[in-house]
Amino acid sequence: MTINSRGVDTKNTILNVSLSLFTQNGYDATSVAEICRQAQVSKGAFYHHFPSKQDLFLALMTSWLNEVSESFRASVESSQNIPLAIENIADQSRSLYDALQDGFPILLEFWRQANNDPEIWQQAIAPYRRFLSFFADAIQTGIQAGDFDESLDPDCSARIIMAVAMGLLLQASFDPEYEKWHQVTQAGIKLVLNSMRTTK
Amino acid sequence: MTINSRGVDTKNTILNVSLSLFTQNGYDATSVAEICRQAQVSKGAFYHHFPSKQDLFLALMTSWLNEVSESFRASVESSQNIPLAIENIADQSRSLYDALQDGFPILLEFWRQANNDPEIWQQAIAPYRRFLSFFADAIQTGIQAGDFDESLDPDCSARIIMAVAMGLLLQASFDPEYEKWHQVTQAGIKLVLNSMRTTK
DNA sequence: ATTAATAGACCGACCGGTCGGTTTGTTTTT
DNA sequence: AAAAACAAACCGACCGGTCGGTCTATTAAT
Repeated sequence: MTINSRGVDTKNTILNVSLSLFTQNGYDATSVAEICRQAQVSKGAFYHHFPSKQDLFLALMTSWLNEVSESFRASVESSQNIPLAIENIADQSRSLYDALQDGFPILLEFWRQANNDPEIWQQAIAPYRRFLSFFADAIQTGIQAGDFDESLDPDCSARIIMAVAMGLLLQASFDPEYEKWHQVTQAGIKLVLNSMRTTK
Repeated sequence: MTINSRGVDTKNTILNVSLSLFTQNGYDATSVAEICRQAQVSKGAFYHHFPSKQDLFLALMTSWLNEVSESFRASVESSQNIPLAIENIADQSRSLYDALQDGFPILLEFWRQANNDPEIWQQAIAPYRRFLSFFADAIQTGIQAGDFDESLDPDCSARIIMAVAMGLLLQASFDPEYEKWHQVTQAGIKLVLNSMRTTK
């Protein structure tokens, strides 16, 4: 174990533990002391790797955002057409629901913090808008390919699709015992896509 | 000041101030001391009217839940058919969006706390399920009236409709500068209802 | 090969301050 | 006078963050 990997290990442990704790108890209710305890690391080590608690949170958020972004892009590239790609993305929600047993999905904790902390908001609004235009662009492509009705507003539709996904995730976080969230998500997306399809 | 002697006024002031503060900064970040300061009331008065901070939160939540519940019921009774009633409810979202300038919608703060505090969860899950079966019953009625396709799953559809509303509210809380959230909500609900309608 | 020097990783006691909640006593209403 | 309503000082626990110093692995000098 070189000097470098020692530090990297500690940092990753802190990242993993804090992700789990933020998910379980939320940002405010998670103390740095508790993170250190579970990561079996001293407070000094913590502040050696992260300037502040908020900075750690930001690191988690941008990392998660990048993962999701990459996963979306991969879905579109591996699908034959846009409607299928969107269904594909909805299908990936299964992993989100599986991780839900641990508590409030971390996405929503990001969301909540972004509403209260201007600095976090600033780092979150840009990726959010990227997601929006990602879907809007996809829908635009779908329209040109004849898969969607040409009278469709891509931006508006993108927000609706994101709403279905997030709204169901929100409900699933609250009522995780219900087992069919994944099916409901697929049904919901199909319902929306159905109305978006060309009527001709 | 006759019927409502001092006590009731004080209690209402605390209720109003705390609602505003919870909305602006969230539950954890709002201290009892700050509530008392803005309500121009001492801590003694606070704890005279509420056993605990959590209890105050619970009072706000159940009150809000009852208001919404009543508003939904009124919408159904004043509408000619179920699809129109649902559009009507969606139309009421305007007031939610208007109140959004103040911060994170209190609904979502309720939601979040319910995920971390078992006692709050217990008090929130029952109303949530009432909302679900409210919509499910409404859809069932709509099916029997011939407004919706008979192959529709009422429970699943109810969750999807709630998802659209909540998902858009979530986005609107994050990006309040966008002005068309209300229109997008109407469009989204219509999109879903359109797919639910009888194809015959 | 041994030693000295260096730098990043890490420790844990400690700081000022805030938290939710309690206690004690005073004012107001009935 | 009794009870309800309120004020304000106070409590212990805990918060995020700091700081002086130690440990350990690598590099440079001998």
